[in-house]
Amino acid sequence: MTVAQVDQFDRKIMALLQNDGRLTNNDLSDRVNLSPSQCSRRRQRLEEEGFIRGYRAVLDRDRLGFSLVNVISVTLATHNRDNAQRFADLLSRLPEVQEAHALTGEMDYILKVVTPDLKSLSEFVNGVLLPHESVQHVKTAIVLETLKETGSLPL
Amino acid sequence: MTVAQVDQFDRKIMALLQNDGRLTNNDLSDRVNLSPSQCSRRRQRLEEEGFIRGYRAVLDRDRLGFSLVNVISVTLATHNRDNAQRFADLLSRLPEVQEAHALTGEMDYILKVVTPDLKSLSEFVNGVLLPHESVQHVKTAIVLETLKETGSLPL
DNA sequence: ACTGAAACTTCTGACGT
DNA sequence: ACGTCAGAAGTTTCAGT
Repeated sequence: MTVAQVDQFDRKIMALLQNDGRLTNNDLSDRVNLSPSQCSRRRQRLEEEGFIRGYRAVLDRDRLGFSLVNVISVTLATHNRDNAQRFADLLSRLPEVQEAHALTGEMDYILKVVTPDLKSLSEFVNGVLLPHESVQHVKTAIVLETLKETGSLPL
Repeated sequence: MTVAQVDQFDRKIMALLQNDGRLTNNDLSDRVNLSPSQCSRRRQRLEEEGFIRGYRAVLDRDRLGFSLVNVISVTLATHNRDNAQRFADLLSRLPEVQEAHALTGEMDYILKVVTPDLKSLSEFVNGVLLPHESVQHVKTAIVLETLKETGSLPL
């Protein structure tokens, strides 16, 4: 029901599109040994069935003024469902939050947050996150260097 | 030299392409109030000058068999430049590592790793990461739920 | 299931404003 | 700097194998 419905051609197509989402069906056809029309049909199917969830342009953070990346650990005030929902609602309204994961272990959540500078980071943490009713405690770490950052799956 | 060379039209175009990297210049033209050829030219410029770094298809992790996401904290064995380089080289060869950031604070690095199941996670941690000469200690946390995951910048 | 050709859409460079 | 237009390129549907 999941992995069985994609064959080696589909995997190859997805692997290529992961690296360059603007490849044309002609491009795919060259590298996959299938006609352009077949690549088109397969791509459409993969999109419709949700294996390909969408296409995104990747922008340069630094050059667009978001030089600071931060990893923020969050502990919630109480651990009931309502409070978790309030926290989820808060996150969905905060565009500087790029990722938010609920974790096993000591910390409840880990966030990846981008800001232009330390001032706006401080405003975000002390002005938005900490004051929120759902949040008890946060711990902020600044990213010194990003060694790797890819959304690619190891197909 | 960084942010001054993009105007409001450029920002709008990038914001739209962040959400849908396959938008045609005609699509952009409708939403940006500029002719298609103008959108094409601006896009080319943004690509050439590196504001747009590329385009990626976003695949469905779960449906492709990578159901486990993990956040792994790593402490290096020694903190000299050579050892950091050995660690960086290791990471670049590991496709299951989607992100790797060097941090301020207690932990040296934080990794985001995707695996199909607990068995392959264990193989990765105990068979690849821990045995490596550059690594002293790792702490693995499993992602229970991902609330948000976007590469989009808050333009 | 796949290919190839035909109809349609999109892209892009030349030109005029 | 921008829009218009026309030739080139890419996409997709459909008939044929």
